[in-house]
Amino acid sequence: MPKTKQIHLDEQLCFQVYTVNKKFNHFYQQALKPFDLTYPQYIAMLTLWQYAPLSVKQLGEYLHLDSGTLTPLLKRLESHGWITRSRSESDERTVIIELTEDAQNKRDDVFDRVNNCFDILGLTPEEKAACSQTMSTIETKLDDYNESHI
Amino acid sequence: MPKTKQIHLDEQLCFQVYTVNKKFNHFYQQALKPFDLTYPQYIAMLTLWQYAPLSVKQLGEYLHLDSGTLTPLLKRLESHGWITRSRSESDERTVIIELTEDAQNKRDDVFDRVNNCFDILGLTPEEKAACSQTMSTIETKLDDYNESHI
DNA sequence: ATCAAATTAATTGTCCGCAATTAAATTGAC
DNA sequence: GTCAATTTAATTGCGGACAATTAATTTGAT
Repeated sequence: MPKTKQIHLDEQLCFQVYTVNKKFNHFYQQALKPFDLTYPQYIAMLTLWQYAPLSVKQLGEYLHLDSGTLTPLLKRLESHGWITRSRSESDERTVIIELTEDAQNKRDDVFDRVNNCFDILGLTPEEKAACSQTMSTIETKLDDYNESHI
Repeated sequence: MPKTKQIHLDEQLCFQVYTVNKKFNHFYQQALKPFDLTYPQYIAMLTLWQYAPLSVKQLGEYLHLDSGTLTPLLKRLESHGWITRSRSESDERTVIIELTEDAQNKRDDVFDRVNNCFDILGLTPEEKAACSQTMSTIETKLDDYNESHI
């Protein structure tokens, strides 16, 4: 009875993605330190800068996050003066997230800071495109698989 | 004064990696459900199957995790009968992690289960290689950047 | 108009990830 | 041998991520 061949961690896609994700996190945490934003808070703000006002549900659809994650995160953003939270008048169930004037004003500063940092990384457009391509292939396959195994 | 161009979340590498990481997590969580292992517990076990016995520090170097993460995770693995934790006799500071006989015996079952699930994903060897390549490029650049900005 | 089904956030509980601190043991310069 | 510096885990505190549950509201079939 032959032993199943060892799975080597450092050859696993999942582990590379897991590792790169943590390092991206650290990278953005540094870049965003002047604004006192975490990475998840930053991607929430990115979405809001583009689409606000949004309900919690709509924001969650963009970010693939549920209210269990977003509610406390948004309360933190509110307490730091980035957003406001209010119940919709037409549907009391939904909470509307809007940007404060302060957040509007800080938009360009945040964008410049992040873009500058990212440029320093020195990824070529080809490398960026290649990564984007493979990531979306994998995302699709994971979606397909996860859906077929509900 | 022209506004800085909007950063679109869905075009950001970091967000793709962040999203794929979460989906991988979900994928493995499902695959590993029969063994009651989380993904981080699984990668710890992978490393231990390959290299045990290991100190917490050594394990952390393989996984890029510190004792703040590993100590509670290892206590959970211990309480579920996967590993034992004991102080080294030669150096009382270090904790040695060893596999239980039960964990040794389950190795092949876990490997088979994970390999089968992963095969169902249907990534071609080319896709796997491409992803691996881009991930390691990005990892290197992030390392370089993060090191130069200590 | 009524009420069951659905939708939407919030809450709870568990696990991860990491920075910062603490505690204990070891090492090495003297 | 002594003691400061180093090393190693553990602890604490905070912020995610998510499953499961709860509470409130709305919708829609009747």
